[in-house]
Parts: sequence; C-alpha cells; structure tokens
Amino acid sequence: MSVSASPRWRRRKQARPAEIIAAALEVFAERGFAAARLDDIAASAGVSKAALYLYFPTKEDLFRAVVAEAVAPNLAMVQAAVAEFDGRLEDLARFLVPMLAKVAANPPLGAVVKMVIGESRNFPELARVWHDDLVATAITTISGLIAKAQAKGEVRAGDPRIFALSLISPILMSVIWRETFVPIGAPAFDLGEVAAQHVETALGGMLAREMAA
Amino acid sequence: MSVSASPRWRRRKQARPAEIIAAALEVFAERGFAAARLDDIAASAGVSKAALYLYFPTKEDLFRAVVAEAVAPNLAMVQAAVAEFDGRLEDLARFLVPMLAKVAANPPLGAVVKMVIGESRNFPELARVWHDDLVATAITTISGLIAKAQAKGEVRAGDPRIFALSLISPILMSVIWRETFVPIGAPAFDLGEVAAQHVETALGGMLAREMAA
DNA sequence: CACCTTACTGACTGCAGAGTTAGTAAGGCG
DNA sequence: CGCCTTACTAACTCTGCAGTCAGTAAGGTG
Repeated sequence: MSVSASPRWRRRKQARPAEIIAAALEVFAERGFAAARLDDIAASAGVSKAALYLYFPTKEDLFRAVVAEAVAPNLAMVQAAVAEFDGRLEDLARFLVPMLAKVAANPPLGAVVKMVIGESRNFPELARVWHDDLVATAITTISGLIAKAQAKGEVRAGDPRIFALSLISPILMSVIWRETFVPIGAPAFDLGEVAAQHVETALGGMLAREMAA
Repeated sequence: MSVSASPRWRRRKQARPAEIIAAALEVFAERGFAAARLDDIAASAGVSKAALYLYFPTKEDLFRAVVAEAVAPNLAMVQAAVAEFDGRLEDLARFLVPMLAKVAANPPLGAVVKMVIGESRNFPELARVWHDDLVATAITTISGLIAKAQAKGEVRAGDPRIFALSLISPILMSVIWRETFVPIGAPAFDLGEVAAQHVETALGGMLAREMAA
C-alpha cells in the first residue's frame, strides 16, 4: 500500500483566515453567537478547532472579524455612491434605492444585519460600528440631500430624517423578512421589484405637487 | 430577638407565572436565548431557579411562553382593527398606521420582535407563529384592502403586497432601530411622528393622481 | 392546635463546549 | 536527501450553566 495521494492536511496560511471567516459567518448566522459551536465552524472550514486559535484569539474576536468583514466593502460603496450627488433628488433616489437593493440582495449581508440586531446588547461595539460607519452615515447623507431638495422646493415640508426612513425601510424590511420568514416557507419579496415600485411610491409622496404631476 | 416579620418566601401560585414571564422577557431581550441565564431570570423574578421548573418544564418552554404572551394581545387587536373596514383606503391608513405605531411603541413588543428575528433559525416554530398569526395576517389583510381600492380606482397600479410593505415598514424599522441603536446612544425615531408623516408620504405615492390632488 | 399538602429552596450532578498543550507532519532550504 | 521551522491536529482540562432532588416551611383543614 502506497502512502495516500492526499495528505491529511496542507499548510495554507494565506487562505485560512478567509475560509474560517466564511465558515463562521454561516454558523453564526444560523445559530447566533452564543449557540454557535467552534467545533462546527472548524469542521465547516475544514480545520481543527485548535487551528482557529492560531488566527483568532477568542470566539468573540472571530465574531468581530466576521462582522467587520461584512461592513468594510459596503462602507466604501455607500459613501462613494451618495457622497456628492448634485442632481435632482428623484434622479438620485431612482439610482440609489435599487442600488441599495442590489447590495442588500447578497445573502451574507442580510445574515450579518440579523446578527447585529440580535446581538446588539451583547456586542454594543458592533452595533456602534455598524451604526456609525454605515447606517447613520447613510441616513445623515440622504436626509441632508432631502433637506437641500426641500430648500430648492423639490420636496414637501417634513422631517428629512423621517423621509429618509420612509425611503429605505422597505428594502431593509425585505432583507429581514428573507432572513426571518423565508426559511419557514413564507414567500420572499423580490428586492428588485420592491425597490422599483417603492421608489415611485415614496417619491410620489415626497415630491412637491407641481413636480409630482 | 423575635421571629422576622417577613418570612423567607410566600406561596403565591397564581402570581408566579406572570412574574416569571416578565422577568424572563427582560433577560431574554437583553441577552438572547442562549446567553440568558436561568439563575438571572429566577433572581429577577424573586424566586429560586428550581421554582422556575415548577411552572415551565424547560428553558425553551419558558422562552416560548414569553413569545406567546407577547403575541396574544396584539393578535386580537390587529384582527379587530383591520377585519372589516369598508371606507376609503386613505381613511383606513390614517387610522391604522398610527395605531400600529402605538401598539409597537410599548417596549416589550419591540424586544420580542428582536428576539424572534434573532432566534428565527433556532426556533422556527416561533417564527412561524409570529408570521402566521400576526405578520402574514396583517400583510394579507392590508394588501387585500389595497387591491380592492385599486379595483375602485383609488390606488395606482402595482403589487398590493409591496404597497403594504411600503406602508408599514418604517414603523417596524423604527422599532428595530430603537432596540438596536438607541441603547448605544443613537437618537430615537419618535414613533408617532414617523407614523404621521409617513402615512402621508406613502398615501401620496399610492393614491391615484386625481384623488391625491 | 396538630397534621398534611405542596409551593418553594439550597446544594447538588452532569455535560457541553471554550480554550490549552504536547506532539505530528508539511514543505521550504541547505 | 536530511534538517528545521511552523501550520496544524488529537486529546485533554475546566468552567459555567441547565436541570434534579431531598428537604423545609407556608398555610389550609379538621
């Protein structure tokens, strides 16, 4: 009998962290932080539990890494997209809301949203990162643009922050719906359709009359 | 030294379950199911841990009881409110959305919403109860009314289910926001203001032009 | 006032699962 | 081809907490 063609394991220092984070995301998303087992994460990543500790000092640090990994790419995206848009609000909205829908459509992000909500009391720092770097930035920027549009008479009177909430909530709710109710057999909302129809609904209610007509 | 005036404990079979559920709600809401300790719940309820087992066979059953307790009263409320409204959609909406906001405003419900989202994979049956008895009922009923209003020409063309989502999402998001970001110092959304402003925004985009004018 | 039922407690058991450690082999380097 | 570094594993320890059980006293009943 010759020695097996595939050794029991290989040294792959570069690839490990990403693989572990991906496996951890799955398990954390399914079970939540406390109920997730490191043995399961390790098995799913194809390494031993002890190997996790070569890359992440504790379970909490692994969890933090998972969330950070999910924030980073979207942070850049949101900021770039909204940063300095100078056209009419309705053009921005018709571009931005479907874009948000597209970003939100990839499942990892939805799973992380669910985790951040569920673990916000156990990991306030994560809720803070999520809030400060993503959500508050988005809300503030959008409501700033709305305020500017109000000054130009494009948009009706009203709290810009609430208008911003009206604009993006259905997208987020669709994602939460998918994470919560679709697994038990409820029909999903199509994010693209929600975005397309809802922008028009929201704009119809936000834009000043003469422009809406 | 006389015997202490207050005995170490009293027999209060009737009052216990409700007290335990209230204490459990607090602890579960703060920690999530897995991280919640029965010792903490017991202490908060003013009984020993063993006493919990006189009323609830397992930790899971206690959790189920907490969620069920929160669903029951609202179930009746939602159904009664929407069941057979026959006026114009905008009248219903101006009545319904603020009512939902008022219901959602009492903190226990928000905490339970967060728990149902966070534990939906660990307790699919709870997600199912929540979905079937409350959320799906509400969405179906509302979108039914919207479809009827479309037939009468009150409301523009579009998927009634998505219109329903557009109508109620900001209320739910405000609640989730309160549970997630307010504890870390973010400013809250005032549910009443959100409801008042958002109904008009949503109606403005939903109602057919001649009626909106 | 004596007795009995039972609501309740304190001190325990068992185990799952986070974190550790001593050892094994992959694979680069001379 | 032999040696050394180190990525990786198997098998352990130990703690925290769900669930148990023998005993205690509240308080109703005759």
